[in-house]
Amino acid sequence: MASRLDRTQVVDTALRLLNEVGLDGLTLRRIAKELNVQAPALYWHFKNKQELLDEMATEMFRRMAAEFAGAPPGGSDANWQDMLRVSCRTLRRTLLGYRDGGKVFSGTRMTDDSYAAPMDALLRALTDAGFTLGEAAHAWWAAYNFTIGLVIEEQSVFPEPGAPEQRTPDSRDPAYDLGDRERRLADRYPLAAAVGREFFDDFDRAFEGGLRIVIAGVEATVPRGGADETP
Amino acid sequence: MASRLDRTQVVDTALRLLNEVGLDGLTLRRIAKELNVQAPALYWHFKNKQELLDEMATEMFRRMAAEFAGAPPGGSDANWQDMLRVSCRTLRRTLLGYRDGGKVFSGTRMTDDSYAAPMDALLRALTDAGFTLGEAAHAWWAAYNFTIGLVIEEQSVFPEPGAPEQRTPDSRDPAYDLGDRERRLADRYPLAAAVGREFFDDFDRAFEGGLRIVIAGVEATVPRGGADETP
DNA sequence: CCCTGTCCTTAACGCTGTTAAGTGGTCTGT
DNA sequence: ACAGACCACTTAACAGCGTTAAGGACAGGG
Repeated sequence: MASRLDRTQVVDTALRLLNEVGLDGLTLRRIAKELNVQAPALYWHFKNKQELLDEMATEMFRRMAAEFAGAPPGGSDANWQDMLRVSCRTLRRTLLGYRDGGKVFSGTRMTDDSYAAPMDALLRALTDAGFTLGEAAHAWWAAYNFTIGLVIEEQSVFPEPGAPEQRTPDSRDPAYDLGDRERRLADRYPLAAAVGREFFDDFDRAFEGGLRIVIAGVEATVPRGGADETP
Repeated sequence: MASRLDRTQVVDTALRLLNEVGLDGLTLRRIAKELNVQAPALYWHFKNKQELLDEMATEMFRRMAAEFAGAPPGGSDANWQDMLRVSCRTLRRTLLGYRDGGKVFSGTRMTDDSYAAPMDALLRALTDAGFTLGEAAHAWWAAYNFTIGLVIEEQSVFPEPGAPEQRTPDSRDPAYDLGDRERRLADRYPLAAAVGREFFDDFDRAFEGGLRIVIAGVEATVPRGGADETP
């Protein structure tokens, strides 16, 4: 019977559905309906909902890794700076591609080791440049958590999935009324009032700015004679 | 009648209860029971559960701000590096003081402007050092999101609330079996295998390492003649 | 003394994740 | 060809969730 379910089919459907209904609307009954099946049928393939969510997060990462395979950031000319930059950019854009992608991703554990290969390549680039393994780990861990944290913030302002370029003015959550906030704070806290736009308006700029800071910070501790091409 | 509820009483109880039962266990019925009241009574004081969660996050921040008032990071001798460091450390330790504090905090909007005063002070320290307002905003935004992201990760490994020092070996979530992971990856991805400990063992070190990177990265863009005391 | 507004109770609704038990289809062994 | 086992699902149900509707106790003011 071709209509039999399997794990990957459920995960694919759940990921597609996530973009339509969001994490709160993603119920087992809704997923089952989409698969023309009753809700308890999912329990044959997954021990519980959390296991399905874990698998969804892992699949997100797997698709990201496939993107890497297409345009590898570990090409012959790649230095660790570019690899770090490309990794974080790809991570961000992948998570932004799914509604509530940041929350889904941050709360769950990977169910396989597909993350290990790209991570190993990145760490090798850093250790080859002269960093200790501990320094390399801290560098990636800092860049990674900054990226995840910012994406979670970004998706609570712009809940709709997709790249930042294709956002319209009304895709912003109306609860984030910047003008109101600014007027309220303007007289007593002029700086705090003014930065609202820096934080919640152009996430692309905020992300690139933060990424630049992190990479510059790693560079600041680079061992003598390690990396070439320091600008 | 002294037994009448008010908003702050509900928030206090909910925050105390959060540490016992966690975010998933924090139901309106459970909170109401703790207050010797029926669940719908809470709807007199809050429009819905999200509004209560928002207020809880805001109260966390308010208590943090009170801590700042006690030992102000904006003392006369304070440079922006110290202020950034102390702000992030306090933020982390405050959130770690509540079970699921990172998730509660990251998902919610502040309901008042108590965050504005410390933020304004921090931004002023940065602009006084010669940074533009945009640069200052990016610096804080990077440090902030790194901190939040790391805390969320940390609390999924160590769910129990409290400072890292008072953790016992069995306060780690047993699902994070580091030894297993390490053996699985050791032959094919030796670096990725080895860094598990850097990531999930000593979060204090990881946090301080990441914080050092961010601050060094901000320093790398400091305008000429700006900050003194560069180590 | 009644009336109005405040603050809470009781009852109920639709929904959730999850479990228990049963059922039809396919595959294997003889 | 038939029996039995196993797979993959259905139906039914449970406890608990956030939330709403309606009503009742109690206060303060005219």
